[in-house]
Amino acid sequence: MSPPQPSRVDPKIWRACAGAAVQIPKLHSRVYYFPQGHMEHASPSHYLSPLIRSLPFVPCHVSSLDFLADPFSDEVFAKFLLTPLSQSQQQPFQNDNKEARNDDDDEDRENNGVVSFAKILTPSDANNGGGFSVPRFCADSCFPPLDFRADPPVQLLSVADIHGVEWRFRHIYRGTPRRHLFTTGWSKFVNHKKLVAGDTVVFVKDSDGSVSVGIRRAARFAAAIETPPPAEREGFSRSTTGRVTAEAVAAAAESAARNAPFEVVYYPRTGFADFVVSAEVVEESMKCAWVGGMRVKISMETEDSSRMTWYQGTVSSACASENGPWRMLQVNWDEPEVLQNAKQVSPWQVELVSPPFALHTVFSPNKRLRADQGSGLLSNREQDPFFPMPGFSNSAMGHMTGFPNSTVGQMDKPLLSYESFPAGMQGARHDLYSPLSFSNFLNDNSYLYMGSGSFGNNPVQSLGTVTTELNMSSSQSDDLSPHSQSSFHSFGTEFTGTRNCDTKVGPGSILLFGKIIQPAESDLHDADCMERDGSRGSNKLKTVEACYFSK
Amino acid sequence: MSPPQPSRVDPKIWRACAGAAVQIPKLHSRVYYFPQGHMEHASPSHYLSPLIRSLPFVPCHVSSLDFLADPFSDEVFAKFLLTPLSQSQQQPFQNDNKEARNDDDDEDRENNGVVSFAKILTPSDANNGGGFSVPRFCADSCFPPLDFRADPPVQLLSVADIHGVEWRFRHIYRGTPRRHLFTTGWSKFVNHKKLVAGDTVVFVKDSDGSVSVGIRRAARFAAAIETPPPAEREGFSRSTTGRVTAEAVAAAAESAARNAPFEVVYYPRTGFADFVVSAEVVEESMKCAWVGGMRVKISMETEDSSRMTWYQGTVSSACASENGPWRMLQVNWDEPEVLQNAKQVSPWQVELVSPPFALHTVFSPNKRLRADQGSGLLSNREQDPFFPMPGFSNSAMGHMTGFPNSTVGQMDKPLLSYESFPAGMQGARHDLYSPLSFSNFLNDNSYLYMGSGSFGNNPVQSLGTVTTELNMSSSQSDDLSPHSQSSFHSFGTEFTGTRNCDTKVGPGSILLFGKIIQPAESDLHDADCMERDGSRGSNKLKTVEACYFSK
DNA sequence: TTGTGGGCTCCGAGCCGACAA
DNA sequence: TTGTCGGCTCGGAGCCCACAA
Repeated sequence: MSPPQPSRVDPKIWRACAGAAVQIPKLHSRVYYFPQGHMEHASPSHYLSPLIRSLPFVPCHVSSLDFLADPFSDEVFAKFLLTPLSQSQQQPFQNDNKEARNDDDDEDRENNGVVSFAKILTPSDANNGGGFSVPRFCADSCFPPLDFRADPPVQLLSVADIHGVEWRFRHIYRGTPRRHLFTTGWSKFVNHKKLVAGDTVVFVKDSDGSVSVGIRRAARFAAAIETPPPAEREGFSRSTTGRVTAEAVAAAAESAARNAPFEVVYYPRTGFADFVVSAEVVEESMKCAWVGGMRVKISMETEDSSRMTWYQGTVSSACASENGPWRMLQVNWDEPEVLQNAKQVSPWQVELVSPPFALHTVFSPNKRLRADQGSGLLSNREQDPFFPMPGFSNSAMGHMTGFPNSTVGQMDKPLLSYESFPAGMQGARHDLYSPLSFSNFLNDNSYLYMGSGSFGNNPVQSLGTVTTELNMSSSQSDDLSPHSQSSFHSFGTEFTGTRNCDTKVGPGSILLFGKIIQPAESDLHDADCMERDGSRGSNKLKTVEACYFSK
Repeated sequence: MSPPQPSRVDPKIWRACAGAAVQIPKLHSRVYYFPQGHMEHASPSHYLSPLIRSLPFVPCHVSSLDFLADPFSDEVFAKFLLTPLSQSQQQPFQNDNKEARNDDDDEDRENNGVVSFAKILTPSDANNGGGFSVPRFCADSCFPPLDFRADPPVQLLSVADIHGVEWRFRHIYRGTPRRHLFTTGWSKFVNHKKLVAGDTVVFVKDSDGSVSVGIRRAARFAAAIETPPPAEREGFSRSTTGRVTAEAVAAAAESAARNAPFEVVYYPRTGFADFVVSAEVVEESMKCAWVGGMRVKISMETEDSSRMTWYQGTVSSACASENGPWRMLQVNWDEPEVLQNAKQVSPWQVELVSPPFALHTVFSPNKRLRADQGSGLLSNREQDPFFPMPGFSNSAMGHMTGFPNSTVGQMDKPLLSYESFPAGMQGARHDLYSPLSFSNFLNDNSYLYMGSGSFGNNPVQSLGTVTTELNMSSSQSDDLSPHSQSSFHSFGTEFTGTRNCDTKVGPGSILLFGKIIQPAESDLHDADCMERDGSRGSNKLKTVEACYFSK
């Protein structure tokens, strides 16, 4: 039946199933491992042993990396073999960039031609004996075109799950008004995979036209369907914890403390931060002098996973206590209800929106850009009140530390309209990150002073803004769904990306979620063209890659 | 759901599920462990490592004994902890008898009041959506009586599986002609337990009237539905091997060689011989001078597990080569087609029918007694052509060894009508059983000479023939199924048992399958009586016990 | 565009007696 | 006595459109 061993998964498919928000460092790249972040995947109580407390971060080399899928739940996960790096092995900053650029080439090749679409199952989708409402865009972009001369148009789709097992779905276009549906075969799939409303299915079309389906389980049922491992896995755990045990984390930390290679398993989960992060990304973010009052934004997947949305907030505290940089930023989000799990974030998760004194700019939370607000599409750059003002962005970094009192007051305080800083910001010390200190790891110059002066030392091409290629699917095209009510469908990664802390922004700088991207004006109708070259597709990943290389 | 750990099972229920042919030595008793026999359960190729070859048998003490059930297949199995015995710990023969007699008391108490019935599932029984044809005798003996005034008589039976999980079956008595059926609930059971035609269900009524159901899986599908242990046991192995691994056998043998305690797991399987055998049983059988030409019989369960049948054959070779006593007898069975797996047997599996010169007696294979040939019931003793002739049986044992040439020729050869002995009988040596030799283990006297002289040394009461109590179920009784076509139903253990090698036959001497029993004439109609004392029942086990104590 | 509800169909699970071995 | 067959029923799986968000 289904394989008892985790399946090895094509990285293209894996990335589509994990979601675009997941950034997996490259094999043989340099990373930071955060034991605390690891523990968050294991223990909801976040209990930190003294050992883990003494290891706020561990510089490592990714010695092996497997993209795997759970044989029971179909969920994807990654297995890293991390080798702690001694100081002598730590590469200079520039080398990283070179590596990263190569990796980008790799990644582009990996994702070339892959189109994916994720849908959260509705109760109707998950009903026993029911069918599946295929979103029009999913059908148009991921499935072979129907013959709309037939009445009704219908085809038998063969779709491979993450293990390569084929499932057959009857894909029909019917009803009034017409819509795409899966009928025969769908219920069998739902039952066999034990899908419930709230779970997500991800359809992936590879460059050869073959279609795969992945699954992301909803985390809502936590400890409900718990089963004792390892035997008898008729059911599987829906818990967000449990796959990663506190013991495994302790073992990893213990090895890390001995500078011995260790294995970590990472299950992508919305709401959980990556705990193995590209060294460049971390170091980049740590060059910034994080202080309270800064306006930051964080990118999140939209509910349907097809786009990214920015949410904004204000840093209330940049106090790291003894935890190192992990979740050192406390942020009051403008919409706290949608960011329950992100009250404390790590610097590399967010981007600075504007220097503190830019808070004077008129800001209405209601005007926060959402990609699904189509009106913002054509002129995001002009409409974005947080678009960087070049002179400010550099001067904001001319300060020494992210720690309060001694530095915050001098320039920022007078400019801030906030009356008070949280008490937690008081009393942080400069020797916080021992024994493994970021200031040891980076050269002091780049760590402490990243003003405009550092820009000239950076050999990497400056690329302040990257233009996103926007693909529009035309409903008038015969090979797509006819009778579309709206002529345009926007998709891809749409947001305003700015990098205020550092002017060094280039192809190698995958920051946050790798999207330092700004949509430009575009209304091309190139469905025919896409059809010809076989990519057709316009999924988010492809869009991102095309962006880098069309530049 | 179902427990992932093996369930501990009531020994009464366990024995009923394992079948009466299975003899499990008692806790704290002395046994022989046969690594070769163990290996037969693991590897069909019967490959024997040099270590195992060097250990033809290991005298052990049963230090712990668990009666367990597989959580997935419901099959019962036993787990022994065996402690190898040094020579100084080996008990004299007489003590064993005393222990054995006590054990018999225990066993009788354990099985008191337990009634069981086994049925091999027909295709109709195992059909999805179908019901279960309850044999009349099963309904009458194992289930609470129906109210036959109702039309139709019907009840809801609550039946516990081997793990204690309750299953509910609608038990109805209907159809023309009337018969007992399970309808509602049966199909669910079949599907959940993945029963197929050929599997056996065993219904067990305990003394308190509660009903249990056990399962014996057919072995026919061997390597078909193989699943890789230990994870993902939606299916389970129907292989006869696989539960016991060659590695486990090697580990046991390795411990045994070091005189260290070791664990063995035993799955009862028809066609596979027990490899942990009561020391007394083994030693008893080894006192005989086994030679080719001897007529032997072996007891087998009838297909429906409700009775035992004797099959006869002629020893063609008694050469043990270097394997010790394990399967040292090569037997040409009169009906080889029904005894495929028993061409080579161990001495304790068979009983001598007559001394070699008794072959002159007129013998027709067609007259072999079968318990289901009712005509043999009333006068087995007189009709049995192989009934022992006391004078002969003792004199047959006045010979020194079971090994050929030097001894065989003297008395036996002239009396045998067989022209030739297999070549394998040549060349066996007396020092065969080193380092652990039976002749070391037993005192030389009892081993080499077991003529009539040894009888007087035996303190145990002589009991040459034991009478079986025969229970007859009367169909006229109102509380049983009405309208029975035949007035009598015979059941219980019906055969002729003789012990020719040794006159010492007593309550403690459970030989072969523990049935040294001879049916006597009986036609009692005691259904009412049985009903009153609550035992009602007359299952095979109870019959055997009653036999011992009615004497 | 797509989620949900209700109606309808159809298949198979499940119960039955007839019949025969 | 009991295994199997075919008929029948009934419930639910599964497909459809209407309607509404």
